[in-house]
This record gives sequence, structure tokens and C-alpha cells, in this order.
Amino acid sequence: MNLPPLTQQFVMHFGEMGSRWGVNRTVGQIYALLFVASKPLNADDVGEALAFSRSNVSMGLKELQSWDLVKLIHLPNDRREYFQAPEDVWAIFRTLAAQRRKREIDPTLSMLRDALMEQPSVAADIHAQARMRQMHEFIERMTDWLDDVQKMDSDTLVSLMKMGAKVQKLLEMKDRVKGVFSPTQAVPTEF
Amino acid sequence: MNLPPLTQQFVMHFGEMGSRWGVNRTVGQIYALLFVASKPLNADDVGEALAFSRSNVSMGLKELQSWDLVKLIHLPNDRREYFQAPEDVWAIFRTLAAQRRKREIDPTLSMLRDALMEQPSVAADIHAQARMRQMHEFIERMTDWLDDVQKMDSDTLVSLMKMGAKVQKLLEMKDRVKGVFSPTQAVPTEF
DNA sequence: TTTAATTTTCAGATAATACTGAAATTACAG
DNA sequence: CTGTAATTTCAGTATTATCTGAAAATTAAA
Repeated sequence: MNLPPLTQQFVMHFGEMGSRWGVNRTVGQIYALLFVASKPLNADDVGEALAFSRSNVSMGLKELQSWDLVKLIHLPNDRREYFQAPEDVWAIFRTLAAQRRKREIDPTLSMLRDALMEQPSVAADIHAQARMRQMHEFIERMTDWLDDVQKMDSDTLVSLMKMGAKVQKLLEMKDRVKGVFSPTQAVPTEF
Repeated sequence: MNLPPLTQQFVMHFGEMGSRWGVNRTVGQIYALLFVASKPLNADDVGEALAFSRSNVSMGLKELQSWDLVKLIHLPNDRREYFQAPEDVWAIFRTLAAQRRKREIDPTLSMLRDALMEQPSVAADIHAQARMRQMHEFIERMTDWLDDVQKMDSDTLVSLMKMGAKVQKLLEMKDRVKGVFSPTQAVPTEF
């Protein structure tokens, strides 16, 4: 491997972190390389840059495709497949969030639904089922909310996030407006 | 292992999912068992219930403690250590979020900060650094916002989440109130 | 202290994952 | 079609992670 220093630092770090993010070293490094690359790369480019076997690169790219984290493109007069990471970091984050949810949350939600359908037969299971109900309710509320958030455009999200905890004041204001609204009642404007 | 059916289903599922959540099968199962248990369990209870060696249970519990996911308590007239999962699923979620951030995000943020301090020496690294800057800005905005959200109490969060995408309307309303406010201008109340 | 109960550590065994190179398959230019 | 470039598959090997049992360390009652 012979990458320029900053790129190398970045690629190595993603390799290390890969396992914490649910992918292996290879996949982490390949993604990092594509993310910082100024142009699309083909499998040979990747293999040479990272000193991986061609088959390893193939599997890594396949994995990244299964995560929807890379775009597959073709260059004119070139049979080879080229890959690139999307430009927009917001878009990348949304993809990541959707994928992790599919892999880490949805199966559990489904298991919980099944378990909640059944009739507990012993005392221990009655309590266990009650706990599962709590978890199920929480996750469902969370994912419903995420669905809503996913629907928002980036601008709305950015302004929401810029507001941060101030959204709390907005909520209080909402409650006031909902009730009897008198002109003498001041409305905070310092958001 | 001889657990009642619903508990067993739950425990097994958490074992399977463990690896996707960054823990091993053992740790996943132990946590699941503690979560549905109606009373605190000691290491022997856990080992017997799940048919794990005593040392494996010890390591698993240590891991869960390092995640802050279990509470260690003592029962009167009993030297042994007992463990339980917190009752409140919201609190559990907050812990999980904090831990994942510490493990999955913070190291990357730190690496990016370092990389952004350096002077790129070749063209490729100039572009790479620009990409890293995008990533850094995004993550920082995201984590700052999470900090804010962490500060909110559960009630505020729940009402925010119940509102879902409707928060967008609230934002529009905010903008209107900020400007010239005339009584003839209707304020939406159907939140 | 001493002693026994409890927990932790750790070296070795077992199991799971990752990686490679060769062979097979696919894609497409001529 | 045919031949070659490109990609994928897969069996075998290497590496890493997990788990166990025995021994060591820790804890607290006697």
C-alpha cells in the first residue's frame, strides 16, 4: 500500500473501526478509500491501493453494495465497473441509518411481535412478556418517529438540529398558542 | 438451558443479534436474561440458566458493566453480586446511545480533527482532506445536537416524537410569529 | 489472622471469520 | 459465435475471537 499520508491515516482508521461498525477491516478500508477518492475507482485500483487480493476486493465491494453505500458506475469505453461513495454526507448518513435499522432493529421488532402474540404459561414468562411489551412499545415509537424524520428534507432537519434544545421552548410556545391567545400575552421570539 | 418458552425465544434472539450490536452471543444472552428477569440474578444463576461456564459469565457481566448496561446490587446476608437491567427502557436507550457514540463516533472525530490540522502535501490529499472536513462537520453537528437532546427530559422527547413530522409545521409557525404578527393571520392549532 | 466463598485471570482448546489463489462464470468486443 | 477481459465463487488456509477449566486473587465472615 502506498497512499498519501492523510488518506492513509483515514483508511487505516476506518479499517480499525470497521469491526465496531459491523463490517470487517477490508470493507472499512475500501469504503474509506472510495470516500476520499477524487474519482471513481475500479476493483483493481482498490486492490492495488490497499494490497488486497482481487477476490477480497470483490467481496468487499459486494458487501458495500448490499449496504447501498457505494454507487456503481461505468466510464465511457471501459468495461470495468467503477465505484464511488456518494458526495452528500447527509445522504450517506440516511443510508447508514436505514441499513442499520434494517439489520439491527427490524428483526428484533418482528421477534417481539411474535412473542407478544403468545400466551405466557408460567409466572416468569408473564413478567418476561410485560418487559418485552415495554421494549416493543419503545422501539415502535422510536422507529415511527424515525420514519417521520426520514420524510423531512435536509433543510428542515438542519434547522431542527441547529435549534437543539431550544425546540423545547418552541413546544411550550405551541401549548400557549393552542389555548386562549390574548395579544397581551408575550410570545418569545428569541429562537 | 431450561427457560420458559417466551424467555427462551427472547434470550436466543439476543444471542443471535449480539454480533450485529457489537457484543458476542454470550453477552447478548446474558443481557436478555437480565432484562426479562423479575429479580436480580447472580453469576451462578446466569451460568446455570444459560449453560455457560462460570468464567464466561464473569467476562460477559464485566463487558455489560463496561457498557453501563447492568446495575450491580447486593442482597442482605448474601455475599454474592447480583445484577439487573434498569427498568426504564428510555434510560437503557440513552445509555446505549452514549456508549455507542463513545465507541463508534468519538475515535473517528478525534482522528478527523488530527487530520484536519495537517497540511496536505499532494493533490490527492488536498481532496481527501476536504472530504474529511465534510465528514467532520457533519458528525460534529450531529453530536452537538445529540448532546442537546440528551439534556431534554423524557417527557419533552416523547412529545417531540409523538409530533413526528408535524414539527415541521411548528417550525413554519415559529417563522411566522417571529415576523410581523397580525391577528387576521391564522395560527394552525391542529398539532 | 485464618478460612471458605466468590470472583477473576489466563493458557490452551474450540469455533468462527477473513483472506487467498485457482477455477468457474459472466460480459462483451470483434 | 469466439476469444479475451472482468468478475465471482469457493475450497483451503490463516487469522481472530470466543469459551472453558484450572489456578490465582479477592472478599468478607468467623
